[in-house]
Amino acid sequence: MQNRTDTTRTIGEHGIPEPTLRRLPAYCQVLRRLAGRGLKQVSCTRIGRELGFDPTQVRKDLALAGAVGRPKVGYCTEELYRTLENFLGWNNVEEAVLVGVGHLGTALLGYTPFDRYGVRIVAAFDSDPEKLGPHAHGVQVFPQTRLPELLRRMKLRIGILTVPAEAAQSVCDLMTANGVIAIWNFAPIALSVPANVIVQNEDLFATLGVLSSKLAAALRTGS
Amino acid sequence: MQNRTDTTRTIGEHGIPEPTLRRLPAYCQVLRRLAGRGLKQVSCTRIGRELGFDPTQVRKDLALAGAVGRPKVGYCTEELYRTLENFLGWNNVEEAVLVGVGHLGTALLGYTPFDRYGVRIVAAFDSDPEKLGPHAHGVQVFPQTRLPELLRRMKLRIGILTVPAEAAQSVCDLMTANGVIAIWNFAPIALSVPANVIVQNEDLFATLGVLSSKLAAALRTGS
DNA sequence: AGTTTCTCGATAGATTTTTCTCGATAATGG
DNA sequence: CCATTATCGAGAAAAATCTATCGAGAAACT
Repeated sequence: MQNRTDTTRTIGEHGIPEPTLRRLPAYCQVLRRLAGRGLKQVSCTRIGRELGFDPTQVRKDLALAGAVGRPKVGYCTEELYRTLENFLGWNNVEEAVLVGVGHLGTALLGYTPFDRYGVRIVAAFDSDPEKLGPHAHGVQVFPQTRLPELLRRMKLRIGILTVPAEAAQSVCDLMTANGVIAIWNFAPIALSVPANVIVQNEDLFATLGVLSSKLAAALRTGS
Repeated sequence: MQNRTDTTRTIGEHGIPEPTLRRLPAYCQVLRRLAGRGLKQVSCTRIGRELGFDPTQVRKDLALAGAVGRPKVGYCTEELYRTLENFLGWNNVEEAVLVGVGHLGTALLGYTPFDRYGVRIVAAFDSDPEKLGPHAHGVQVFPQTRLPELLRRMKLRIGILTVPAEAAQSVCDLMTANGVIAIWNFAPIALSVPANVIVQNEDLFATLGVLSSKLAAALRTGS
């Protein structure tokens, strides 16, 4: 419902609602924190209190991810964490490619702890010769012409798309033609992809929009 | 519904649904692009096609933001863009402070075009003395002890919170006690704030979670 | 001038998502 | 050993969100 593709059926559709999937990473982070504090058992109430979510909602989300708890006790913290991590596929890190070393791409390259979230960026590409060479964080930036070759050779399956919207579709096509089956798209545009490719759109400014519109409204009304 | 606070009523609640607010930034970006291509008039159908959204949904969103169109013609691209920009408060840039110059904070500091989105980071803070000094992108990193003083002096109203979850509430308290009324919170934890403060939580890994869980599911099922 | 086509705006319907309620279960404290 | 309390799990109710339909207006074409 979020991504329009040119296909009738979408891949990767385990019947789990998207809002639930979006919350799972937050649960993981909370669990890691609580486990670090030595908490052996944890309840939905507790998790909900940490994040400001309804306990029932937490319970349902966890159930959908395959977690089972015990009445009165809750869940074993460690076990629950591993269940979620496994469900998200974050237990074995996938190598990924990033295309578009602009402001956003650079920021992402600089964000090293991605491998805690199932992804490691192993190569970057840009069409601007100025950007080429080794990046600050040990990732090499290659010319975009070499994208197909290296995608094939390294057998990368995840692509991170941080190019301008105008270039997004063509880069996307290059990716899917060379083995990429999951695309994290930061460009504000709908991508057309083959039926077996998963696209997830990200808009970094979505929440900033919410914040600033509320602030603007508050400033208009109040002081 | 997203942020639990210790108050009964939340500030900044113009009755507009949150999903709509989250989409407005994307519309802005599309409009900027289309305007750049010289498109004078634009329809909901067109915008929807660009982003993969339902035209009716686009129309409803735009109407809520106060835009009015004309049958058969659509909207004047420039005017619509200004309407949205104004609604989001992105026409006059607010100065903001960032606390927590870790991986994420550094990445955000490096992302300069924030001022196109209504925000300019003018000062950063960290509790680690190692991090102090001028940052690569011209923003000074101050010791956290000076946060209250500088917040007051510079009259900053937006705070960006990129500290670990453990420290989030105390930094948040410092912010709100010194004039901050809007907080963009990247820590996976619910913040308690006074009634007149707006909190917006951001989870960067939410969509990555969706992507990787779908990928993991597809890999389990398919090849 | 009339017909066609495209689009907005509003309303109604369908779907999804969240929240509530209840019974069952297991630990704790008297 | 029984009462109490906290919790899960499941199903129902409520709320929010998305999608479809329809009429009216306005441009373009015949």
